[in-house]
Amino acid sequence: MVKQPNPTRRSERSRQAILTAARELISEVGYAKLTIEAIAARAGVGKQTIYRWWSSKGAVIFDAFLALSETGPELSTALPDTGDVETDLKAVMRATVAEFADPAFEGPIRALNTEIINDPALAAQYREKLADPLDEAKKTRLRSAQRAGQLAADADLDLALELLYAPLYQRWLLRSGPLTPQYADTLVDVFLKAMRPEGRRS
Amino acid sequence: MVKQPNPTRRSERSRQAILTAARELISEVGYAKLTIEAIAARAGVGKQTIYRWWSSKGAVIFDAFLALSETGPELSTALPDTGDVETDLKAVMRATVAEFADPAFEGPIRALNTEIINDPALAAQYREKLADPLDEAKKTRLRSAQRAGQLAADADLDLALELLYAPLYQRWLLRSGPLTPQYADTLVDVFLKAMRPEGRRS
Amino acid sequence: MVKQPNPTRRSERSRQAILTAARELISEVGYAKLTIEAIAARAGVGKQTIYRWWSSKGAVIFDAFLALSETGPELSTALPDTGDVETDLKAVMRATVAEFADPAFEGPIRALNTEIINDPALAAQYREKLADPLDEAKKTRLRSAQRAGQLAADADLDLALELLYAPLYQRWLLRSGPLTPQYADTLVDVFLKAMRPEGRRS
Amino acid sequence: MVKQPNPTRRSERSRQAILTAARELISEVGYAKLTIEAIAARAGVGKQTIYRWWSSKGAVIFDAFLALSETGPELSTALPDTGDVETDLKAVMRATVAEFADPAFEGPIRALNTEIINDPALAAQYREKLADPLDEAKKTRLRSAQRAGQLAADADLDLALELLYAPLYQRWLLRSGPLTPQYADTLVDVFLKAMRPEGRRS
DNA sequence: GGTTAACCGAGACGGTACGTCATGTCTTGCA
DNA sequence: TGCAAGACATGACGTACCGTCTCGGTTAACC
Repeated sequence: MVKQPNPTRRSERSRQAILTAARELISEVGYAKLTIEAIAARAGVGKQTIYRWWSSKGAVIFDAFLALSETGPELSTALPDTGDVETDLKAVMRATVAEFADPAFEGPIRALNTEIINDPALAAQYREKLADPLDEAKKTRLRSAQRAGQLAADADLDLALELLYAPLYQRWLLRSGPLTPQYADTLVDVFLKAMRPEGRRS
Repeated sequence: MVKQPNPTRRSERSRQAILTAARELISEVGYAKLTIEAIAARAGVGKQTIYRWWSSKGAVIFDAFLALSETGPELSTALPDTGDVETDLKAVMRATVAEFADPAFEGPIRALNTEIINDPALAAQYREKLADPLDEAKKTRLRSAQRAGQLAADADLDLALELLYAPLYQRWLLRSGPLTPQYADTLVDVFLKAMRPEGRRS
Repeated sequence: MVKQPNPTRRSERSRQAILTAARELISEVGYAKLTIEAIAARAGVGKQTIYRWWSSKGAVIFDAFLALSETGPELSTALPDTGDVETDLKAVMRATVAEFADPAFEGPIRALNTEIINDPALAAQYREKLADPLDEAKKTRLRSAQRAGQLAADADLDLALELLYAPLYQRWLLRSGPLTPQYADTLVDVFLKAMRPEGRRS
Repeated sequence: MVKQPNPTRRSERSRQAILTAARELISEVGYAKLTIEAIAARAGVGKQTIYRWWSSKGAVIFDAFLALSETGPELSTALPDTGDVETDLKAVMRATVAEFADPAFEGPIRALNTEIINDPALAAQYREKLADPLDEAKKTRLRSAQRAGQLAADADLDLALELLYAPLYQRWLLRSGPLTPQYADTLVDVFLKAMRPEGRRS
């Protein structure tokens, strides 16, 4: 039987120090050179404390990212709904473009993706804790658009989100093209053309 | 001045052995556990021979992948052109889905992506040597469709490819959903709806 | 500031295993082919554990030799004193000749000398920890002989020891001649002739 | 059958360059860090040219030292013979002390000794080519002293040389004491006392 | 005087060992 | 008992040299 640590004894101070140190180091030295030892040293923590509470480096990175998101407004806040889906989506997509350009985010997100690509378990956790809640907020806005007759009523919303976000995400991840506000707008235009109700013109 | 090895003296036998060993090991043990030492041992080669000709582990993986592609028919062969773009694209997308499901490809592609995400230089090389030629073949087929009036004449073909492939690629990379032939068909349907000429119905 | 390991945490088990392995390997493969890796492997120890506590291969060899001497009786035991310095010195010199002929000693002593020749710091340590205590024991016997009127009262005892031992040592080190009990006796004879009190005949 | 190189084709220019480079490098970086590659690079010579003509690093060092001695006057010149052996020996011993203090000699001699200690074959070659001729010259002077009645007629001259030189050599090799002209004189005094004819006083 | 075999500088090769770094486990002593 | 500290066995890193092996280019002896 594997010995499990007792979570009630867990030091919150150490936990925060570790996650903060992890974030800082990812930004400073990049994912490839990120080490458990450096995190422990920076956090003023014993290595064992990291190994006790996280199962892998990916898990630490994941939690570091999760903690970042929890403090932010994203997870809780719904998308804007002015009644015009085009306006709202363009605003959201432009915001996403801006976020990807933020150097403070770049390191951690790339690190997280690197881990997710090679770790199915982490990928599942990522979907459940991070991606799905965010996606649900977006789907809520799209359902509103469906009710308003701005989107096909029978549209597959998972596919819709992929259509909208995957090109943007891919450009950023593989650096295969520039991320500009215009590009965000164009994606929304194409998306709406693909998803508009039949018999309707933009 | 950095000393450069003389390429004319390079052992082709060693080069092939290294690339083959790299491919085999990625499939067998995965990217995370791939080591230069193991590649050298498997290839029956000194470590220095790897370090002499490749600047990083990513560069080896890239070349291993490149060599694989060069032997295959992909780079040289154009896409099918039956006259019906929908038929042709669905065939191509289904083939892509099948390729992603091939366990022999899975390891190397994930490894390559892992390196590319964190190495801009490698990403550029990847675009130039691998992605761009493949994209050009696809664009050729799309231009044919434009001439046939099946696609908007003013469509941005880079965007078109992203629209078509990015959702598929993202699902595979992040394991965010199942990759089925039906999904391939659906992507083509949505793509054609978004890209069809104005005033036209599918 | 250089980080210093904490000696109180040192594993005595590892220390002994390393020194023993070093001695064994010197005897088996000789000094020239002695490697840190082989010592670590033989001792069942990580290389870092060697590098943590010893600054050079020579330092390990020195300690291995020192540990050997500490367990033996040599350092603590005084020379025999029968009252006749000739008898006593011949016994000691013959014992030294026998010791040099012991194949178990040959390897380590040659290795130690090799390091000492090229490393002044090690040479100083050697004098302080090994040579000086042994020399002192010998000088004690010579002082006794001086009191007994068998040796010149004003003889330089450092020089005396050199006169007695250096020829023997040199023959062994450079293999410039045979080491026999007769040779030992002859050296004592010559030594006593050179060092006897003035006005006295042997 | 092992292929033997043809000595008539040997490049004298390369041979000299190698020996010179070896000497320089020993003085500059010391014996421990002396490498064949560095010698070849310094000499502007292919590594194979060294391996073709010398069987080991020790052999190169030996030849480098030998070449040095051949250019000097030592091997050919006999010792001075003023008729007074004490005067002559003190002059020779003082010269030896001075030589050992010459930094240009220090490196190569230590290197040579290091190799000789661990390589019996090289030791034999050293005796034959270098030590024996030098010793013979010294013995010639001692024989002259015997004829003059300044030394015991039945003295063992090999032992005599050891008595005279081994203490000096040992002090230098192991750095066990200072090498001064006074020390040289003292050694000669003691030597003469040990070796003088019976019934005689200095 | 043309041929040809050997040496030459150069340096790639398969290896071994280096000394360093990070891993994940374990132990010690403090709070 | 959780923790900071850090020693430990393990093993990969990237580098330095080893001694062997081609590769062209002289170079010198022999036809």
